[in-house]
Amino acid sequence: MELSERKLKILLAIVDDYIATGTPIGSRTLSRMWGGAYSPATIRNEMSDLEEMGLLQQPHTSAGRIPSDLAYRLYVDRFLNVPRLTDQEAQTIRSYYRFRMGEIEDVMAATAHVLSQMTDYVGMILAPQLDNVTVSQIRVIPVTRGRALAVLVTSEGIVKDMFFQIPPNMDDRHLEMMSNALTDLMRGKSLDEFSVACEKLKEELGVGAEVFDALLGTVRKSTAPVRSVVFDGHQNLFKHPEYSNVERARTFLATIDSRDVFYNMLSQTNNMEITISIGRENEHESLQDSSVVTATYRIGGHSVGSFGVVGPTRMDYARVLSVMEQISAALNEILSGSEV
Amino acid sequence: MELSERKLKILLAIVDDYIATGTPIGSRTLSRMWGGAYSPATIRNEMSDLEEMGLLQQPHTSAGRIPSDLAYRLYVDRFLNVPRLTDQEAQTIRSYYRFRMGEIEDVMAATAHVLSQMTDYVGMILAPQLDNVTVSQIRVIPVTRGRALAVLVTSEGIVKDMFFQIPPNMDDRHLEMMSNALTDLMRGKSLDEFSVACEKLKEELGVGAEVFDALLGTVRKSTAPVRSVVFDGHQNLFKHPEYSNVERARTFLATIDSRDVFYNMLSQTNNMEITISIGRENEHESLQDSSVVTATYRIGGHSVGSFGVVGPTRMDYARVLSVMEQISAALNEILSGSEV
DNA sequence: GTTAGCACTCTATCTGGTTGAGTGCTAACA
DNA sequence: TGTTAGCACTCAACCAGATAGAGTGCTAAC
Repeated sequence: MELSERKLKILLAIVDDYIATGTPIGSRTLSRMWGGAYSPATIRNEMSDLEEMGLLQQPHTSAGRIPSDLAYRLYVDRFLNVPRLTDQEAQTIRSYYRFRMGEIEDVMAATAHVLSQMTDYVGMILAPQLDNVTVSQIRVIPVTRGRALAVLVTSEGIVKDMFFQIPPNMDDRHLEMMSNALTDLMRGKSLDEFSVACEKLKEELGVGAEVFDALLGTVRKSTAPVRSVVFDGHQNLFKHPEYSNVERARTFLATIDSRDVFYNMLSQTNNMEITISIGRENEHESLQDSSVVTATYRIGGHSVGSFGVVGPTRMDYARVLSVMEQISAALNEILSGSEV
Repeated sequence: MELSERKLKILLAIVDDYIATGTPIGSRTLSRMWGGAYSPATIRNEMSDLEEMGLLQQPHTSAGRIPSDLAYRLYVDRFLNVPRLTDQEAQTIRSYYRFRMGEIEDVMAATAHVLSQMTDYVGMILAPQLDNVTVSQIRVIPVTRGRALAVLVTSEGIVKDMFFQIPPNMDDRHLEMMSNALTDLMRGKSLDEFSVACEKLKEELGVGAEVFDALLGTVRKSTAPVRSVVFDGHQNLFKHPEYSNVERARTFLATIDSRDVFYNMLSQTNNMEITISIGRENEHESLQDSSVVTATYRIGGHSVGSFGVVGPTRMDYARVLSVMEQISAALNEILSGSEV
């Protein structure tokens, strides 16, 4: 069936209204909204068509219509205009970052918080991942007999500490040499090349083969995907009638707390600027009546992690995208401040 | 009024029953429970006295009685016996820690998770604090022109990284000297003495006064209280009728998300083994119908942080304390494994 | 193609009645 | 004096029936 101009007008009006009010919209309401330009009966006919096309749904026979996932998808893909935030709101966002932001944990907490505060949905952010980064420094520090600390600094300014075993009789100067040689070899390179560098140095230096193995082992372990996800705004759930049903709120919170689901979603978006996943488009069952919007953030030009919000499919997508755009800017700026 | 043996028996029966079932207990129920040893009327008289003493409350005229905060306090202080967990349950707790626990964040997440899983309340843990620790190593690593990384290792095995400014023309060997001299001076000492050490070295070495200042500044900032608190088990709220009221659930979640409240509670318990705060004993208004149980955890003998659960005043205190005892043991063991 | 009219559907809300658990009080009892 | 039986009363929870309101689909007329 053709999606005529009028059908589209009706559909978009329903989407807008439903996003704003959360109640199903009937033909009379629409007719009045346009000052009677079309009669309720006409609108009913069109609505009926739209329902057949899978764009509208009826919660029950005598309720108005609500948009389907497909309608939101159409709306988001083709008719969403994302307004710029007012200067004042942009300012508000910045103000959330005005406190000590020395550590990535602080930045993550602030981001999740401002996301939830500005959107009234649940905000979340994934910790920066260590794949895809380049090395700036590798330093090995003897700590006690038989134990050393490796400090890895990436060119993005991310620091990673890793303890590992060394032979008890290891000479401190050897560790010093290792540090220098490794840093020379690896500077500007990806971590993927770490094992090659280790092999090479094993031969060249002719000492401490087992130290390189231990170091390689700990680096491998520590640069495995970082599964840390921070959430904020759990209480926002209750601002939306969708979750006022206790059982639904409970499953939703359980999904958040299990973290796996969102870790997967957030880590899969690494190459896309913005992803919107609506209702049944979500793989995970307990999210099939929610929408998830995610975006990546960068440190020093590299996309290293992502953040986003999750809320009902009846989400104010325009608002969410505006806010996320602004937060993305603030975030990239703050994180690149610590660039090395 | 005297708290006779029989009154006490009735009170404790009500506390136990209410904790188990969550419904008010009436005189008939109690009378039947004891096979009619006392008639309902007698029990009613006693209950009336207990109510006058502030130990019982009535939700409404024709409901049974429920314990007051004061009753829980009495119960917890004088009549609580904390059963040991079964070996199987102890084993279950350990199993939560079987995965990669390389970083403190992992340990925190696992602890919050097991707390909530084993108790059905909300679990939480505060990150280790850096006051009260002793220094094992301080290392300064040049990163780029004008920028260096200080790595602080405590004798408990906590590592802290801090970037700071150095003069662009700073010689790497000077940084090396600084590292060695600082480590020599500070090893085994508390961080409080760091500024003294800096002053001393400033004079002795005769170079880099401004570097010491910058270093001191960043250390001060980085060792400020760590406000990171991890929560788990939000969905457990709904397992308890106390929070099935949406408004109460919302305020509760809001309190959790603001973090401040719990940061304060968790950081104030640093010297006490276990703290139990019941209902109106809680300073914060939104917790006045909840209870908070916290305990400290240690790394290498020092009490560095705390963890706990929060739930309704009608909390299974015995269960919570059993679980926390076991988790405490597991936690101390795991964290001291990384001791230097 | 559009509209008016009409019978119908479904939810939400209000009402009143019933049930069950529990209380406080009084008077009788040991 | 402490304990108990009896009784009138209270309150929340539940159920059933009535009503109002919003909205629909269908048909026939414009």
